[in-house]
Amino acid sequence: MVVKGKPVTPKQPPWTWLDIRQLKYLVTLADEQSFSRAADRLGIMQPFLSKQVGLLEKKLGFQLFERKHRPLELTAAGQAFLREARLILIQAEQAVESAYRASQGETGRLLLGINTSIANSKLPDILRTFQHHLPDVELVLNELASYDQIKLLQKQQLDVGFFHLHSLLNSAPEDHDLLNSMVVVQEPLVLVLPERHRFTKQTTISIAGLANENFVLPPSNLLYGLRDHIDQLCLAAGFKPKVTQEAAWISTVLSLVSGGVGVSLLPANVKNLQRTGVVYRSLEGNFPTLEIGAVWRKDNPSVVLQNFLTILQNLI
Amino acid sequence: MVVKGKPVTPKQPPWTWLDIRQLKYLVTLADEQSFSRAADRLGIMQPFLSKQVGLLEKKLGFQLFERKHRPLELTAAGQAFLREARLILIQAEQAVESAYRASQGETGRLLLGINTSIANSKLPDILRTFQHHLPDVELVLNELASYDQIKLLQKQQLDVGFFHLHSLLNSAPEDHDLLNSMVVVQEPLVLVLPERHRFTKQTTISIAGLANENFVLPPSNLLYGLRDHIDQLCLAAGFKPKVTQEAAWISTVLSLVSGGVGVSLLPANVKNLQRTGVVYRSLEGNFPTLEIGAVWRKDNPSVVLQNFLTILQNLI
DNA sequence: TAAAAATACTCCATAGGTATTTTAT
DNA sequence: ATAAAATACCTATGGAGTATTTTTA
Repeated sequence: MVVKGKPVTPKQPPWTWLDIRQLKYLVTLADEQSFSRAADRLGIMQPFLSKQVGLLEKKLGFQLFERKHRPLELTAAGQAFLREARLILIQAEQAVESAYRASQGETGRLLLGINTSIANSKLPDILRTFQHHLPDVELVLNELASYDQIKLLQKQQLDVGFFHLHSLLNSAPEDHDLLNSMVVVQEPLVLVLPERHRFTKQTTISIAGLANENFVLPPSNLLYGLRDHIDQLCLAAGFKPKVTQEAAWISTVLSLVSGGVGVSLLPANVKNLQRTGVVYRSLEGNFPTLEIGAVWRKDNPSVVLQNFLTILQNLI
Repeated sequence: MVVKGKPVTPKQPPWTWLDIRQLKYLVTLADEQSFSRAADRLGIMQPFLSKQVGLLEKKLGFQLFERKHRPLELTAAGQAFLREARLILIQAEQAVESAYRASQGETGRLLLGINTSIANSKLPDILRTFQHHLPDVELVLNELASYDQIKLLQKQQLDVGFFHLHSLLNSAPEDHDLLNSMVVVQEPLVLVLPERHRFTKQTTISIAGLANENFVLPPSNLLYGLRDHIDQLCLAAGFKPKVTQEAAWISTVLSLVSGGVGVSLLPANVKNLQRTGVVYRSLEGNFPTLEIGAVWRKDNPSVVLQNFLTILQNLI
């Protein structure tokens, strides 16, 4: 009758005894078809190779080579085992290689939080440069408000946040021990005027001169703390801005200014939006600019992150 | 600058030091997220597990786990390595399993030589039974003349040949030491007569009685040595058959007999061919029949072959 | 008979254990 | 303070060598 069923030998799982070195011995031996030559190529002695292959066969419970036959020949079991052994050796190479690359931060993923400001300015450059240096790192972009980015950084669910650094000032003081930051783009504020406003005759206007103007501004919970920033600037100049109208979208703000409802203070990049009926003027003096920065946890051990920051630093 | 390029450590191939046991340790540790629990599950002591994982990390040249942190957490490199380690362990299981099955002759291939006689009689049964017992063995069928089958058996390019065993008698005597055989089907010869032949009145006819008949027979190089077999039978009965006509195809032979050219001796399976104008009669006595058998090399170590022969034996 | 594989025996590195100290919650 | 990981140290198995015998072409 044909024997069917499981091994007679109490089958311990192979990892208790299977030895990668022995697999290599087997493969080399199969390639060379000679114990002496194989031992030579492996840099070991022939008797030791004999013993090791013998031990492997003993542990397996069946012959891998047809003894009593030269040149050496594999049994059917040997052929099957050889195929698998080759795969294991390749897999072993790959395991080390791929882990090594991960340890060098050459592979893996990085979770980035972004906002529209950075997306429209430096981000394309950053991404291009990074992917050129580390093509196998996956960058996952997420457009998020500053507040959410800080939350996720705390929870270690974000590697780098890009937002107006001003938001950090409002966050809890313990965050300053936890987070590091790097300025990526600096953006001055510009004064936005209706085209027939009296200030349009001047090239620069001082903040203090705006004390009696009506303002059109975004509400404080939007645009990455811009509103808070403006409030602080005005306060430093000795007045509280009189806001006649709030508007959530930049384009709405511009429309209202164009219609003469008031003046506004916006990040310089709005100048890219050509809008009839509004005029842009710089502010006098060395006012603190809006700073968009990269923010990360000090204790984030990710090597990919380190690589990212290094590249970022070299870029700005 | 970002470090790119190959490892600093002189990168010996992993098989010189990578250890499957350590891979299992790593995987278990990652699963349990605790040295103590993992050591427990592995049936080893916790200090030893610590040491082994430490050694693995040392050999790799980078950390697999974030130390200074409980519960235990993998580094990016650790995660990459873990993925591959799992694959290696699975592969190891498969290697042993698949080689084991091959060693039991449950997988592999068997090269069979066949002829039309066996193909039309027992072969379907044999194949069905075999594939039921050993579904993962591939049977490769090749329709070949006896002569070619013997040649291929000698060259070890065929595992089992099916042909009229008579062919073996003509082959070199050293083959008898080399080959074993087993009768699979026995086929008597039948006398084929024109329907108005005088012998049709008898139910059996003796060979000797055919001494003066004209014969229509296949030429000696065809039909698996049938002609030689007949010659020998007649010689034993004291005469040499008078062949008036040779014909290579069975159907031609029958036509000629039907037309009264002569009588013929053919394997009994021709009775399946309903042919008007011919009558079949048995031969008297216990004449050696045509035997179709399985033939194989005595020294063929294939376990699949052993299984095949066992099944064959139980079938007939 | 000559070349190659298997066996015998030796040595020391390390697998795997126990006892203890250090570290992180 | 306590549980868990790391370190130190011990023993015995087996990895890797040399010398010799056995086997196959």
